[in-house]
Amino acid sequence: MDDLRNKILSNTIKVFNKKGLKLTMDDIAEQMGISKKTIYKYFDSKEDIFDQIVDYIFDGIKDREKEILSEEGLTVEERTRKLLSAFPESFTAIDFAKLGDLKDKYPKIYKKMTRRLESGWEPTFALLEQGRAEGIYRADADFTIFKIMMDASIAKLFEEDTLKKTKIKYVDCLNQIVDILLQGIKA
Amino acid sequence: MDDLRNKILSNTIKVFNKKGLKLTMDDIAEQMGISKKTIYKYFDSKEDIFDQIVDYIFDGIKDREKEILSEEGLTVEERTRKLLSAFPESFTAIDFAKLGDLKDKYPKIYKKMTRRLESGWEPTFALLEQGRAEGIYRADADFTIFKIMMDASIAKLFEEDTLKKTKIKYVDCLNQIVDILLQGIKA
DNA sequence: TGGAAACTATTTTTGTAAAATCAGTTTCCA
DNA sequence: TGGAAACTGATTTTACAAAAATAGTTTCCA
Repeated sequence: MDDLRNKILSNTIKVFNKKGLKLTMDDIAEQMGISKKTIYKYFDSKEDIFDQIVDYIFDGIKDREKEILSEEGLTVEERTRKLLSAFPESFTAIDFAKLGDLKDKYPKIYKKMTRRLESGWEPTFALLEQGRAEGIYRADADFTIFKIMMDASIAKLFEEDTLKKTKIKYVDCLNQIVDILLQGIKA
Repeated sequence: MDDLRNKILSNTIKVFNKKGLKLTMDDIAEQMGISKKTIYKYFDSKEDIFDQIVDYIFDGIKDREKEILSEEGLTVEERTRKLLSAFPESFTAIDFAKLGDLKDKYPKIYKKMTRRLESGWEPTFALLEQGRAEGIYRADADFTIFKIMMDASIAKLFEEDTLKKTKIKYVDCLNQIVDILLQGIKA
């Protein structure tokens, strides 16, 4: 069953959100009620699991992106809005704050993740440029700064205490952020 | 000379930007070409210096704020724009990234700083609310989220590598950010 | 086939004692 | 008055060995 492979990945994410990177193979096995032997049937090593989790998450985002890009009857602005939300929505499942340790412990995986984080912006940039060409977005808007603002705001939103202070639901915050940013670059 | 007190403060900031919180009293003395004896004439302890640096910086911001608020012939939007820029401009002098360690080493000073960071937003909030009352800013805009976005974007801008990637000057980035955010909440 | 549990080699953590650093003081001197 | 330098007690860093944890393998058994 290839289904089990995905179960292991999603369960590892679950354990990761509790214990961070210092989760053990025994933790995963215990959480799932299976033995380590079974895990090693599907994965070469602990690092291999993390490596595939990155693909697991980003492939999901890419699918969602394709869906949005092929959706018909959307204005450029509506499409941009959906695209901007797709990424942060996929990341509600994983504890962003615990991801920092990756840099030291698994530099290879960290690089892979940052690479995919960067390349994930390309369809959005393309859409923004298209909007600019159509006169929807300001000619003097710097999309690099737009990206910095979006990234930084979302990361801040993922910090534990930030959301608690506002008492607003995550999706509402996200919508408001996308709202302000998109209106901010409109012509 | 009370002038020397301020010199010590500004020089400590200079040394801090090089060595971070682990700067020593000897470092400061050496940097200034004076002896520790002289430093201890003006300050009780190392912590005392840091404590007074916080006031030194934030009092400067407060002065600038008063200046902006008493300036005549400005629209609410122009005034808001200036107010939003006043704070990040004052912080170009100090290395934001190195400030994180404060939390563990000098929790009292850290609290003082976060308290002043929070209260520093009050005049801006007042102005935003005024603008909303006058119909300049959107009725459905959440200024708490506006603050989160501003704080996060500026903090990101202070990160070493962020600015290098864009090749744009700090003040230009700052202006663009304020630009996007202000237009983003306009009615 | 796959769970339970034992096993090993490696990595991580812990405890600690020696060495180094440093805040704050004191002495001397110009 | 204030610099140079020495001094002290406390804190921080370093080094390293002992102990614990863990990745990955193997054995046994249902």
